[in-house]
Amino acid sequence: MGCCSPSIGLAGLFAALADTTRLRLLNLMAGREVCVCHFVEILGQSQPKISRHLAYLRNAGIVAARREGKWMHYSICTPADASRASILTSVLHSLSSDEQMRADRAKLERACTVQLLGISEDAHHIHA
Amino acid sequence: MGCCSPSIGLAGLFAALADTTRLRLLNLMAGREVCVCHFVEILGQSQPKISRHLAYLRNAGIVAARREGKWMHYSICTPADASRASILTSVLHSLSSDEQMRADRAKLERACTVQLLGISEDAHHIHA
DNA sequence: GCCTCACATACGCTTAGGCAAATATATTAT
DNA sequence: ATAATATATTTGCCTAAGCGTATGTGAGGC
Repeated sequence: MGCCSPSIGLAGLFAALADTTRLRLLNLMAGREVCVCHFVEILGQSQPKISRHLAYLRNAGIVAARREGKWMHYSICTPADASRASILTSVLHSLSSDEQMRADRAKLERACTVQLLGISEDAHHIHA
Repeated sequence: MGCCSPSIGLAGLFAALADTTRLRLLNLMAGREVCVCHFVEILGQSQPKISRHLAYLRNAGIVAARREGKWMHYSICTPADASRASILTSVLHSLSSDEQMRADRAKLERACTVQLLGISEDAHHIHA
């Protein structure tokens, strides 16, 4: 077993995927670790809402959280079960053809670049 | 576009998959058309319950219904969108490694065989 | 026509889960 | 210790959707 909770039934996995906000979160986490503040910034939704959805994904064993100082980083944890991993891969691939999802990822790229370069006065924290 | 309804969002697709009964129905329909009475017989659950879940899948554009006399036959309708089709394929493949799902399919095989051979006095209808 | 079979839908009830707003917790800074 | 920041959880409310039971509908059979 990998990093995750005792895996939930397949139906539970799909319940976790059955929400647009959570799909947007997963899309942003595809292949990288993301800080909560970026989720909030990019989705433009309230911090408690983002946090609740992250908690849902965490309880479903789909993502893992890592603390780094004041910040929490989330990342997708690949299922040990191969067929589940395959489902998740298909899902992420399917997301990548959606316009809003592409826009979200573009925003994340930009946010990360700005942060690394320290260009903006809004780059108040560097946690990468 | 194929045989199905104007496709629902991805989140909607997952909502449709987020129920064990519906997953069992889809599993039985993998690669074949199935009559409602077989669903009822094999899952051992009430006819209205089966019917409600089939209606859910139908409204989500995942299955199509075909009437033949008194009987209704359901089958999976492959999504036009390639990435969705890929998701569905992964799902069905994942189901095939589940013990209950394998048992369900075995029961269906048996029910169909019995029906074709006309062995049982319970084979009161032949609709294949 | 009426009756029955196969299936679908409506009703009433209960629970899961979405939301916003408020509050709690953890970490760092002073 | 106090305060500020980043994130998590709780509370109250509302809707979606699960269930069983009862009823409606469409197709044959008589």
